[in-house]
Amino acid sequence: MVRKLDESLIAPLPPFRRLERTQIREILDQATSRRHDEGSEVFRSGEEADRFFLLLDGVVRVVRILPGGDQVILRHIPPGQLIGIASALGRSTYPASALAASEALTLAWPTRLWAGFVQRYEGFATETWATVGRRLDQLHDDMAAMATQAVEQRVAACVLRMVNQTGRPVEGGIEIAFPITRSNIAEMTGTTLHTVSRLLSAWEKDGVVESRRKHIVVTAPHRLVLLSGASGG
Amino acid sequence: MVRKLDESLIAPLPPFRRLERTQIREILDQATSRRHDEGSEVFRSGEEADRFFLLLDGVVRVVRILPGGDQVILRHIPPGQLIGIASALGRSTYPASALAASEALTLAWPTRLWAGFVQRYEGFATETWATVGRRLDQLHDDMAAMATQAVEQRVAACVLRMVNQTGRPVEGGIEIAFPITRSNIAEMTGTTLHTVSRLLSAWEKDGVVESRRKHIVVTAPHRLVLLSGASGG
DNA sequence: CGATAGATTGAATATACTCAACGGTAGTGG
DNA sequence: CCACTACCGTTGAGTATATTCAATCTATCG
Repeated sequence: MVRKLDESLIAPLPPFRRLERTQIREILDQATSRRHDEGSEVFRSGEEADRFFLLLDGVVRVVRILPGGDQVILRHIPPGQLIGIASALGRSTYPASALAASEALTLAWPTRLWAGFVQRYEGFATETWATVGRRLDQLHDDMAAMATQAVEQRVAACVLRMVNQTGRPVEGGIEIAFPITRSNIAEMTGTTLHTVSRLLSAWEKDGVVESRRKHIVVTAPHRLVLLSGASGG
Repeated sequence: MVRKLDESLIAPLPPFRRLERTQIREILDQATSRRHDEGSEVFRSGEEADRFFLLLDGVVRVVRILPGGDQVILRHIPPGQLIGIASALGRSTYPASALAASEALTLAWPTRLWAGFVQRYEGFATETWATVGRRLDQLHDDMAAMATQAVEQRVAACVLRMVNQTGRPVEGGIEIAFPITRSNIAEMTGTTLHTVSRLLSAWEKDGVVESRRKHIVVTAPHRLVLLSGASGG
């Protein structure tokens, strides 16, 4: 099954960009591929981090469950990124759970191969740290937004980010490319599904978005940018 | 001036723990030391990240300033940690500003030495990534707290963390070891100085803390833990 | 001693949450 | 193919939490 994978699938991705064809073949030969149904777990928080993954297709939701029982969605990961790289950061267990937000396809490698990848493949490490850096940066932005922005601005920013990361053009606008509920957005932005529903309804009335069950199409991105920004026009 | 620095100062710190005395000497010889007055900048957001630092003494506040003008305090860094390691994560500028929260002492190295440190010194890289991992983890916790916890719980958790990281025993309790204002805490927890003031007043009335201008002593840590937890006793 | 930054507290207000009821859509099984 | 069910979504009414506005007080420093 892995043999069927074309090198060209992963060759252009950041971590492998600088590698030669033979190296990519080497890497692919050590991978196992896996399909994940929508809603299924890729890995679970607290489990032994015995693999790391490359998301080939679909979207993965990273979720943290709190002592209290509520869950928080930390981020959505678009195709082409490495996930579950806990071990690279000196952890032996996954710090969060990863769920397939849509049907997803991954490649997986045993964690013990990580050190070799970093040593052997020029640019693999560099690109990975760059990814971690962007993630940190993103998280800092999120923190700042949570600390200072009103709910409407946070929700607007959240929708915009998903559109930017995974948006696909459809007639009349850009659609978020995976199923997403009001409740999901609430768990990302620290609010309730009621408030999200009210906001989306209001925006729909204003012609900024259109939404059907589990789908959101942004019809006026620029206006959403305004809503997410400083002045709440 | 650098010559005066004793190797034993940095030898036990995580990034240098596994190094030999001669290697530590090598590293120290390339460092410049600097004293920072309370409130002064160690580095500024957006600047060319031409150095990285080791905080030897004091506490550094990492601050993000938003387009809107408000600032958010992302974290406090206790002595012994590396800061300004932006370049290690593939950035050419600092993503946030660092201010001395108390008088502070740092060692600084030019960024171009980073790659060499990582290559040459066994364990330096590993320990650094572990630190980054902990930082990420911490940030995820913070996000989750901001998303789900009420203000009182967030403020309680924030005070507790500062006590854990930098607390020093004094008569009657444990004191946060650097000057900290109500306003500072508000900028960390995403609330207002008024609310923080009210909370601290209430806690003081309940005998959980004692505070004077810019100083907070926690007299009943266990009760503060309860306040930060699930059930808001 | 005056000036400035930090802290406290009351009153009014607003934002977003909770509670509650209901409508709609998709999937399942007889 | 239809009924049933579970999940998603909407909307109204009431409320609570924390903010905003405002006034006052108190340390600390030069």
